[in-house]
Amino acid sequence: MQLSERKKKILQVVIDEYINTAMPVSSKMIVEKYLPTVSSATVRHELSSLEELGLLNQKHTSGGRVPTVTAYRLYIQELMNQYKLPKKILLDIEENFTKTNLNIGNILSKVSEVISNLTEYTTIALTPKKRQERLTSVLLGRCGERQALLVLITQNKIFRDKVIELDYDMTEEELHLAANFVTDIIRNKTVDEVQELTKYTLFQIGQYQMVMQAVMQALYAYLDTQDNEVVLSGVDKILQYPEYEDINHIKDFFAVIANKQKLINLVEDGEKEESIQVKIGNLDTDCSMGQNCSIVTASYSIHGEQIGKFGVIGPVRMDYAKVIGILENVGKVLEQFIPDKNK
Amino acid sequence: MQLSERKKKILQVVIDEYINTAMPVSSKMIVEKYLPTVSSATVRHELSSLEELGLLNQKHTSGGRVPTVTAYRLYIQELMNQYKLPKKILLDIEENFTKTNLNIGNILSKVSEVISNLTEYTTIALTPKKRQERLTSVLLGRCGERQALLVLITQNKIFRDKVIELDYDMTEEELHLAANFVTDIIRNKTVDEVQELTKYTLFQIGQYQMVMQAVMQALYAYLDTQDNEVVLSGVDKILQYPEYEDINHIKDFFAVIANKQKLINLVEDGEKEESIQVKIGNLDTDCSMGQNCSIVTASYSIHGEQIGKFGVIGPVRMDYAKVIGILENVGKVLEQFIPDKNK
DNA sequence: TTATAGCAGTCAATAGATAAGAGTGCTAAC
DNA sequence: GTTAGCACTCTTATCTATTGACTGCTATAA
Repeated sequence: MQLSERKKKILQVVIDEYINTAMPVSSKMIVEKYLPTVSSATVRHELSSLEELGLLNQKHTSGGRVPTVTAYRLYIQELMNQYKLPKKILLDIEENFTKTNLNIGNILSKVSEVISNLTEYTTIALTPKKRQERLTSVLLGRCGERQALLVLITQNKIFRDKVIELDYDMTEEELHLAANFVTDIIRNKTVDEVQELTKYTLFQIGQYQMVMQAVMQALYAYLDTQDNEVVLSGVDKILQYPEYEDINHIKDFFAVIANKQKLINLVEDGEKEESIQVKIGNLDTDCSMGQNCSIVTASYSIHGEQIGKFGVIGPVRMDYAKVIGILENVGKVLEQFIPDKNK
Repeated sequence: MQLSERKKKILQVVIDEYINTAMPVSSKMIVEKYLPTVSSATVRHELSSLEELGLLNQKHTSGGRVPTVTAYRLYIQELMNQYKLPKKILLDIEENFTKTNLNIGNILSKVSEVISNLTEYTTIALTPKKRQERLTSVLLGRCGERQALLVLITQNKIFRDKVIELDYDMTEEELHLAANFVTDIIRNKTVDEVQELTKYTLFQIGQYQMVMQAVMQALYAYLDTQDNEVVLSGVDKILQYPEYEDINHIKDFFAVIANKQKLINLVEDGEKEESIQVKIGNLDTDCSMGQNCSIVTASYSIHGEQIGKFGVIGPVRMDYAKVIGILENVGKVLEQFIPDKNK
């Protein structure tokens, strides 16, 4: 779609203005604030031709113009101004991370909190897919008669614990030896590799055979569960936007927020390669919240391994320039900050 | 305060009715639905004398009556009918727990989810105070250069993990020996006892001295942090109640919900001994949300150890009978369910 | 005394009417 | 291609009148 420079300028102004005010934009306002060299009638002509192109909408004849989804896409591709994150804020982010323990859960909640506070939108954080995790070791501890606690440690410092039932009552020392045995097998492998390996290999493990089986079973069972961890930050942020003065919109929004699976779908959805991805409106056909919302997702990877996925949810007229800018910058800070796993 | 039987009956009817409908209760409605033997004028007399006693309120002359906070207190003490939890639901709860891993985080989120779904109110869950836990053993696993994962196992089979920083890079075998050493010291002791013990004892530990120090330090540091875990369930539940049709009330509510510290204060607050505690209105003087809310908290303990604290938040006219009944029953199921630590 | 019937008074909620205001589209002229 | 001017549309706010739901009071009956 080729637009004259003036049309582009006007479209940009309409979108910027609408993002700021949430009010339909009138020709008069455009002239007064941004294009004092032409008359409002001229702008009106341009506006109506932008409307014919499917880039603007009018709710009613006497209302101003509102951008369409197509217009937002164009805006993101080529119209919007780049958002400059103040140096001071970058430093704040780094400091914020410095104080945090590098446990994956902490990272997720800290990062999503930072993103939510900077963007002023609700933010979702998702743990990475388990199958991509590379395992480091296994711990086993006795915690009752014929019961043991199984802890998996991965290279990204993600920990999982699970109580497993044992075929006979093992001492702590036996459990420790069993854990060592399993650790030797799984170390530095991805889950898929372990699964592949154990499928075709018969282990000569004598006395630990049963434990090994129990551990492996627990491992598989754990991997099969789809229990992604979901962290939410700034759930109240959405309420400051005038689109959410309507209680039904609020209800729709929180119906999604309270539903873990829906949240996961929202962020996990488009499995494209880009690290930052924008979905505008129509997120979810079976709930009306999707109609009024956009989501910008960022997938942060360090040394080739995904450490989490983040989604910023806001009204369709959200400040895309700002959100994208912040997501990019937080990603960079994070990458600098997390040390190389191989050392 | 001595009330005639009829006054009690009328007060109970007003409160029951108001809890159900959220609408001011009129004399006519009382007569038609509950007291067909007397006339509405008689009931009006009774109502106005209950009002003089400070148990009822009128918003305007031509509106019906609404209970005061004092009335709710009286209602809870002696007027309300006991809530009968259907057998089927009890079985559902048990089944729900059966499928759950006994990790503390899982317990918290599962229980608060169950409570929220049964009560239809938003529920907060708080991790127990760490100092009350009785410890069983410690596991240590290497998870990076000079970093180890510390897992504490308590007698209630509640697990906690934490990454600790080490003074020098230890092998897994060294960590294991260190863990054994620490386990010997802490086994069967409460946290306070451990602290007391290590304060006055000089350990002859040779090569593990440094590790021991690191682990103990990490243990103390961890115990000293006030990072209660907070789990929320059913945040959207509040939206179904007509008191929350006003957007400002919604905003107030979610301002609290989004603030971890405020949530903790809300549930942790009254440190009385009772296992179930009711606070009606005026929860928090510095936010208006408190004016419109009540909270019922339950502190669940098993074998003398607190496993968590739960708070059900709802409008002041919440269904106290139901909420209290559910909290009691869930507590019982939980107690039956978690096995005796001493076996 | 205690309960009741009847009536006047109060207040909120609703609907309809009117006016004001913000914007557009169109047309004729520059 | 641009502009001024004007008629038209549609929303929003404000006011008024009406309805309806209660209560409080009083006189009367049991």
